[in-house]
Amino acid sequence: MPELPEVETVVAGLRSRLEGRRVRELVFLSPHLSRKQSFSVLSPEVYRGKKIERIWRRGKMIIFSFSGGCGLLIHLKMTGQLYLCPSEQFPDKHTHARMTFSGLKEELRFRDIRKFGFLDCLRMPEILRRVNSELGPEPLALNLAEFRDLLGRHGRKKIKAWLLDQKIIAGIGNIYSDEILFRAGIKPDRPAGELSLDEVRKLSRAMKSVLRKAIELKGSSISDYVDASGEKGRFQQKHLVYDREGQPCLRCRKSAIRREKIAGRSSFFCPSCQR
DNA sequence: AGCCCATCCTGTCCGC
DNA sequence: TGCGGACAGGATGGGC
Repeated sequence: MPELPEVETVVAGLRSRLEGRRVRELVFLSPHLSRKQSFSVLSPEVYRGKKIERIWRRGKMIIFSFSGGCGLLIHLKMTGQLYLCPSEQFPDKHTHARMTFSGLKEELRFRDIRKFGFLDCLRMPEILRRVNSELGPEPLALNLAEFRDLLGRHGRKKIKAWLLDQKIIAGIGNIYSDEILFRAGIKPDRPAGELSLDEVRKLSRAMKSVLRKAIELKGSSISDYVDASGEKGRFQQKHLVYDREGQPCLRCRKSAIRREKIAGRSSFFCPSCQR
């Protein structure tokens, strides 16, 4: 669910409601969020009375910084949700953490059906170290020369796997990689380093326009994605290939959309329009 | 270096 | 209506 545009939408909603707020308390409802990936070192007690200074996004990661130097590092993975809801609403069994605030009747909930996501309590330097070592550059901040250079540096990788690799470029997931490659007219299994200059240009443009448009439409709601205030996105109405196996291509109106496993993920493409 | 696969979880959907 | 298997927006680690 949550790729760069969805995470951006969630963060924008949280920022406007929560920046400057003082924490009343942070409570974990599940003993473990994710056995493998959680690396919390701080006790939830540390956050009591601290002020939220800033909330932002890096790739698909969400970062909260608080007064006193502590922070939260959050990843929604496949089914994670981060949203504000009335405190009196009873949390269900998939709600793993809640944070309440002084002078606010709503509280922040972290909910994740599959428990792949994490919400780690860490000091800011540790968060920044992790984010910078684990993530490549932001796709919307790359110019053409940098983008081209980056393609060349991992040139043997299939372009689909390249786009999905967070260490190379941060924030693109399975839906947007397919939508980007379709609009660029490039087959997902092409080696990244073998694209012509014209294709590199098309790919760069498609990447930015798809991400920007998706942010503008507040993300894609495939099954149950909702933003910080429970609103659905509308970019799913603009999907041209994702989950359209067997249906006619919306560009050539002739070929059927194909589905193949590439980079370990279902990949949708038009065999005529993408070369 | 890069690919495929299994794995962490729970829920849903589809075919029999 | 039940049951088993495949699959799902992510990411990692092992083996080849």
